[in-house]
Amino acid sequence: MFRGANKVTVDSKGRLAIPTRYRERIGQRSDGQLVITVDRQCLLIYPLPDWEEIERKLIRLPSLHPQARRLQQFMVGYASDVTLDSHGRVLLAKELREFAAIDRQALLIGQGNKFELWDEARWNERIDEWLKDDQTGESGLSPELESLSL
Amino acid sequence: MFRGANKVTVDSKGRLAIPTRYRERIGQRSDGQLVITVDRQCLLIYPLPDWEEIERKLIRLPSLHPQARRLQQFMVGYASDVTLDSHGRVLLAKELREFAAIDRQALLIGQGNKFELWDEARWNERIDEWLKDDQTGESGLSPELESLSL
DNA sequence: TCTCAGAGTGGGAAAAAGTGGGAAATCTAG
DNA sequence: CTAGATTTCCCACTTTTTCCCACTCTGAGA
Repeated sequence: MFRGANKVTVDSKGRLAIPTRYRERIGQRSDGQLVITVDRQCLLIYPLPDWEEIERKLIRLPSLHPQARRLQQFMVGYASDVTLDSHGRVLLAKELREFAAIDRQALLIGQGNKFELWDEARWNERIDEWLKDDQTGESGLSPELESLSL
Repeated sequence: MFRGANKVTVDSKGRLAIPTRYRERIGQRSDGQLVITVDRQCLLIYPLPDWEEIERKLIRLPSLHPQARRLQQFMVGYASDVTLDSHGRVLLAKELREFAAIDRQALLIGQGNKFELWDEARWNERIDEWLKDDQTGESGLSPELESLSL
């Protein structure tokens, strides 16, 4: 499982260094091959085998359902294969960087089988939102959350 | 069970000494391995096995529920593995320190299977809030709380 | 009161990771 | 086919991390 948040920088050539503690796992799982695609506000980074599974699921979705179609279009459409270079870096295609508004400072967030990559400013906005939302209505939680004991 | 409050200091390198009375237990439970993550205003510190259980619960939550998704995103996203060094210290990642606004003086609060780590100033604000709240409306408690006998 | 032990704290040096840039290779367009 | 642009690969420098050592402080016991 990937977990943890790392500040990372994207250099002028669009390269992103994957923190070393993840590299061994990535090497084992997919021989350094990753797939990067878009989410609504950020980028998603999967080891190749995990991505392939996601892709199969996406393709099986009903093609006439507009939301499903859109999800397919974006996620499969933007998906790009990358390989770690000799220093454990990957190259982010310009289209992906533009989509997620990532120019230099970014946050790499471990999320189980994948990573999310956020522009730093956008991520901070998201934190603010979280803190604000929870302060106002403490009620309105779903039963699943109400009963969660951490 | 962990209990009790300790003043602790975080040094300039971000290291935090775990009070000795907890070390033996941590050594037994998880061979010195802990996971540190964020809560809304503080950090949470779990022995690795306890964290893994929490993580499983989090992952099972419905992914399309926005609040659940956010909880996953933040708790798993910030969770970082640490190991006690030869002097019983752990390293707090910069991202975590920034999130919880911890720079030097902090409070380590035992909470059963985990610890909470608070910035000292924030903790004091929280105490003030608690005292004030209790003075005003004693009502508005949920049935579970109403019937609690301490 | 002095000393010793255990705990806490700080810092230095070696190693590792991150960063930037240049040269070679490849591609594209004229 | 050639000139320019872009991509890829590799090298070198800088910063961060990690590991270890040493000092201080406090409390207990002689």
